[in-house]
Amino acid sequence: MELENLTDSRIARPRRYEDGCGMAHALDLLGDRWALLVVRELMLGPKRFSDIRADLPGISANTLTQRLEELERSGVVLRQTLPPPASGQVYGLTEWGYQSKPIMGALARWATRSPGHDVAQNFSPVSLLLSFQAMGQPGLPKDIDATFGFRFGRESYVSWIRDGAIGAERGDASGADVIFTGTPRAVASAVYGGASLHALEAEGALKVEGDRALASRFVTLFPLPEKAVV
Amino acid sequence: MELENLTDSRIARPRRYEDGCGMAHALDLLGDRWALLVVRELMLGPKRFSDIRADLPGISANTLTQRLEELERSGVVLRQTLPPPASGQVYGLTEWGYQSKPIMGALARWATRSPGHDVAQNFSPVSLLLSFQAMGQPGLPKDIDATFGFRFGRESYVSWIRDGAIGAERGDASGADVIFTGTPRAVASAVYGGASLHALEAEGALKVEGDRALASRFVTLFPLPEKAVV
DNA sequence: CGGCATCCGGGAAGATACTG
DNA sequence: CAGTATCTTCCCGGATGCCG
Repeated sequence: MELENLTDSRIARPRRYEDGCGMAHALDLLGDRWALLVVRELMLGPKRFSDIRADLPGISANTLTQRLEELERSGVVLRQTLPPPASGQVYGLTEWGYQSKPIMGALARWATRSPGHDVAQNFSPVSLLLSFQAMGQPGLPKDIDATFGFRFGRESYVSWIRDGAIGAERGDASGADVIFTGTPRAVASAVYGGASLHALEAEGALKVEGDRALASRFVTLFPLPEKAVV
Repeated sequence: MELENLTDSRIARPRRYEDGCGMAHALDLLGDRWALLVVRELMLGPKRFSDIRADLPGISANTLTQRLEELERSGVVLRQTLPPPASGQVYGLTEWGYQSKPIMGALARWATRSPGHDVAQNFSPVSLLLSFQAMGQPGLPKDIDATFGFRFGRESYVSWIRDGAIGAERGDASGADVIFTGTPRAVASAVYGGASLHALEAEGALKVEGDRALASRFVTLFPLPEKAVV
């Protein structure tokens, strides 16, 4: 009796859309609630279950477990067991999963043109760094060659701009030409909301170290695309 | 009492993800079940309610109504009332909605690399034509300059290849250099499944008119990307 | 034909609590 | 820390019926 209700992880979930189109298959892979945001959180390197959960406010442990299982089964996510002493598990993207990055960037860029998009929301650390890469398309000034560090609570990230392109990864912020310390939201309010760095520092929302002129220029590098006229 | 449960269409649906990231907003716009496929169906020109529904087997009238409402409210879809004698309404994409096309193409291309993707499924007429545009990226042979007509039941489409690029729209197939008549699935089995045109014609699944050599070449132009190794 | 309103059943998501 | 168990709620799909 109970066996009929058994959901066996070895049995692939049935297709949701009977459709050979690649877009429909993309929805089978990433169309579940939260799935795309889980992938986003792994885009700058593997993370632990709790860290993903912490950066995705609103997701339940239950749902995150399920999404990670499905993404692993479909070959987008890879579960890795860390060697001691840092024992535990982390989830990362497969090579193929990682290749969705520019597409997601383009999608994000498209969506910011929505009249309903409000940039004064929360950003996760990863989503902020990714947004720089998305909004830095198609080109940044070629005369910049510098590194930028970000310290958000326990997580820290480094981004570099060179030859008109921008990269980013999780890592040590020390030694960067500019270091921002605060919340992703505070940085976003400077970059996207036009808030002044001085004001943010005055109210204690942000700390800026290093080359201040470079910092002031950094926040102007990522103009949002124009809103769509509807 | 009942008023508390009233869902007023004038009140915007609350954000589902409290997240300023563009990708999260994209999910607010297109993340609902079927939403992306509805947009896909409009990508080659406006369609009527029933025609959308007919090409999305499995969607309920109820859900389609709701998706169209939401997409219209968010500025992706535009509802137009046709003048007599063709009275009735059609749904089309806004300029901004239409601009998601290359992104969706890239997403579809990415998804076909999935080990779980099976091309031997149903295609809607629109999804087939769009798949040609997606798989024809980044380039087609520059020595082709021709038009291709497709007749799928009542709907017919025209596609043209020139200067290494491919375009498509709903329209009259007459006068094209090659005309395919049959089901989208039959054409897909030739283009993506390696089925021979002769065999398909022999079993009555497809009719090919016009330049047969060109038709034979056409079906080789859209190789699927390699499967991802996982 | 082109929808919209309503009720029903199933399943996925959320909240909370609990376990190794 | 990394999940599981349970309960509740909400969304989706199917069917039906109404209306212009």
